Amino acid sequence: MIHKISSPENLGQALRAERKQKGQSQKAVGRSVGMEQHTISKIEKGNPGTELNTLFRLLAALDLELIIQPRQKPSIESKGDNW
Amino acid sequence: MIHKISSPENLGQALRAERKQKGQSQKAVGRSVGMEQHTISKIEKGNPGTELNTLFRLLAALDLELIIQPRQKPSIESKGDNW
DNA sequence: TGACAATATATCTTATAGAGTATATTTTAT
DNA sequence: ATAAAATATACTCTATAAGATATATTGTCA
Repeated sequence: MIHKISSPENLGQALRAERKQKGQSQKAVGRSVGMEQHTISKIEKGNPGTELNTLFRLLAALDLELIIQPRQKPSIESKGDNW
Repeated sequence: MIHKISSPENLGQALRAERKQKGQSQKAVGRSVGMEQHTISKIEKGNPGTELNTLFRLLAALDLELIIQPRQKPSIESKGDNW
């Protein structure tokens, strides 16, 4: 799954979804990168103060990659070409 | 340009590249989202302690979007299909 | 429904972020 | 070379992250 992220809440949701998809617990994920369970809990709950190094550790644990790119202009119509 | 990010340093480089491409100064970018120039400097230098909310503000200022996805397995050969 | 696993929350501690302000250093023009 | 602009660094302050540990709450299943 690919997730477009625009806020910490959003990010938390995506991370949780990916973790669940892998069938892992917060504790198990944390163990793999030396992170406390409660830290992962906070991140998934959308903690805006989460630090980048912590985020990258979690991404590594979940085997996810992060991409940055210019914001896509939304197409006017939801489906198909825009007339 | 699309940037694959795997560390705070990496992220800083990408953000700086995008900012420069837009021909803006740290001060100007900061002004648009109420951020101090020195904060942007630190982020671009790869500060691992940068907080998520700060990152998202900067992304907004630069009109960038963040994407998270399962890590792509690297192709064995650098060019073309893998035999 | 009871037991166990998973997640959320709390407290204490140490470390550091970011605002605000100032200044030093570097880069870019001319 | 020098002035101006841009970026880096420094300091104080307040706030909060994350580790460590404990416990409360919620979820799952036999």
